[in-house]
Amino acid sequence: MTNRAPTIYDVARLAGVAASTVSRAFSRPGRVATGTVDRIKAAATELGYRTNAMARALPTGRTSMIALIVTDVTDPETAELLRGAQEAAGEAGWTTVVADAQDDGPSQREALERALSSVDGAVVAAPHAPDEALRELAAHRPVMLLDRRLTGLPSVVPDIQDGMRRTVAHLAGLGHGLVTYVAGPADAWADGMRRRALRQAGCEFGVQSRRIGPFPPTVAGGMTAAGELLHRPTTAVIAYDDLIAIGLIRALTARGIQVPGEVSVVGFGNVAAAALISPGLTTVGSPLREMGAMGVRNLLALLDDAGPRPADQVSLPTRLVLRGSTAARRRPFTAPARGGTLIAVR
Amino acid sequence: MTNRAPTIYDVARLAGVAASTVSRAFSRPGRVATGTVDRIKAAATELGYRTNAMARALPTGRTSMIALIVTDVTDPETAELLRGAQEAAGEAGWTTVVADAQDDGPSQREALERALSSVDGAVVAAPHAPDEALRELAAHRPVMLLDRRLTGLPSVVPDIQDGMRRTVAHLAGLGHGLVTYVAGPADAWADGMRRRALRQAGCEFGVQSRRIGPFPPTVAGGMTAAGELLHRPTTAVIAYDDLIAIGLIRALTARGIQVPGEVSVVGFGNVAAAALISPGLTTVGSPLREMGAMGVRNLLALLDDAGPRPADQVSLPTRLVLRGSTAARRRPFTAPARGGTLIAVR
DNA sequence: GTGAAAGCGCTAACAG
DNA sequence: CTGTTAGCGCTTTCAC
Repeated sequence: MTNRAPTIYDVARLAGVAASTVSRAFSRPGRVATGTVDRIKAAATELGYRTNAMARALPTGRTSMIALIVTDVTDPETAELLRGAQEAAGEAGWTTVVADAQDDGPSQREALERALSSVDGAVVAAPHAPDEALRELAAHRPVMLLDRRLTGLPSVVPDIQDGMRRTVAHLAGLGHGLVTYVAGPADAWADGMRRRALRQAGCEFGVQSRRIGPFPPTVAGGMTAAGELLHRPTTAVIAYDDLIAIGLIRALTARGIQVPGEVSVVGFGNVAAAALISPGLTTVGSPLREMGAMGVRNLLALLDDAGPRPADQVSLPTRLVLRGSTAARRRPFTAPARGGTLIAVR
Repeated sequence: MTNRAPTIYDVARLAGVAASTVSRAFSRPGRVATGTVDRIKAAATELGYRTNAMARALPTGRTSMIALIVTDVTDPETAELLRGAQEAAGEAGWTTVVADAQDDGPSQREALERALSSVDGAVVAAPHAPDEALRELAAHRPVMLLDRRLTGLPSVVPDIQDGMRRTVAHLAGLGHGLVTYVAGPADAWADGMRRRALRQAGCEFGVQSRRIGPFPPTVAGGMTAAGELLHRPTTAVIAYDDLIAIGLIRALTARGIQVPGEVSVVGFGNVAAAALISPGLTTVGSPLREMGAMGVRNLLALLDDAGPRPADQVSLPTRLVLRGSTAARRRPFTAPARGGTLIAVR
């Protein structure tokens, strides 16, 4: 379309210096006299010079790109993580390559490898990818896990334990002595965490629990779960995530079972839809955006050999968001007792 | 972490050929004897050779990456477009760089330029970016517009006209003679299209319309709109998009106004949430995924100088998805008359 | 059909 | 502080 793009040589000629000086002026301005830098920048803007990322990548081996590897761009939690990650990357001057690793078909697999091959590091939000795949990834370049822990790899996760503890306290306060946990994918780290945390909190607050599932972490999954729940009903259920919770509420309501009148439902994630359905979904909110951003920031810190080592395992606070889907056990409906430290609705 | 990655020279040595032959074997296998190709491929896999995208990009000037420029990754319509685009790109062997051009701050602007600088073309989903910005983009590299038309640039859009026509027919059939259009961003191409299509369809079916707005295309925007709607109520409203429609329903319902009992609401987009709220949202569904995919495919066709020119302006069919938010004018509530060609619920 | 050689635009020693 | 000189890994004429 346009002519050849200007190179450092063009800038050098115009500024009356050597190409290497132009290079330095851009990559490590400290090493060049300020006057020279000014002259070079002036020449550069006059020519409309833009540094060629590919050409720079060749000798340095660094691309200033990071991959954002996700298993489903359309998942609302993933979308929020992505947003946070992208913002943080942009601010730091890095470009993000998004690779959707959803189906594990050969073409997708290739796409992933290709994307990965030109990237300095990767932030990975793959809730139920096999550990092996992640380790394999991390063998070749720095990797930061989001919403999942794996020994040996750095990660950013929400404080599930605390969120679950508040949830159980909330439910116990409403008189529920037995809750069903509707499990998500069995291979998801977060699922294991929730189970463990529930057992623990149940112990602390004298709440029994049982479990059904696993179910896919989707609205459809939740609707399926509802059927199973009806075999052994409880007055309260905690779902693996908001989507399952929403599906549960839909299916339950469709069968004439009242939420929260007959059963209280709690989700995890606090995605936008949780506030839109009726009743509103009580849920353990994760700071998704912040998790994405922190993941990127820590990855970049990892890539910066000069800077300080970032924290290896970071855990971000969650909050219990109270909405209409939880209420006291048995009818008649009673307004939920809202705990002091809990943050109500949004 | 690992040793130096193998290069074509390593492969060449092992295969007993020149590096240039290895290069050819990968980039234009037709030009090399099949036996040689086999030998080279074997050597390559033995060494674990992977072609270095950056090194290839330097002499060719092509990166095999396309940018997906969006104004909001967390917007559900955008997410679906992205998903489709990514799938199509992956299948075709291309890598996608996602650039979020949301706020127009300097750092974001830089991030965009950086992302753009190493890309062969761009698919743009920026509903209300200024025309100028898009033209500027397109001046430097091939660009494909999604969900928006601009003369001179190729695009993929939904058939708004037809969708609106069906909507108005539906509403007219339910006895609504006057509808309010709740406008989205004034600078959005889609907004203008909807207004025009509404006027036209209104004419055809004898339905009057008026307009309020503009409002931001969000749930909050819809809630604001509800306030304004109440000043001059109508029994039917068509919203710029699903998010506004959802906000409307929320706010209306909160004020004790029944949807669809007192007012019917129609959205545009058919995002997942449209099926989750109650009542379900009647909406003009766009094939978002397919639009994203088609945008990428056409862009790639554009980039392929050899292949045939792709269609310049493509328009994809929409469908009217009937759910609970529309009903006959006046109470008592009557089940909506479902038209033959219309596709019901999903 | 294959090899030799000259870059693509930038960075990184190494001198000065 | 700045210029000179090699490459980074791959593609691409141009000969053979």
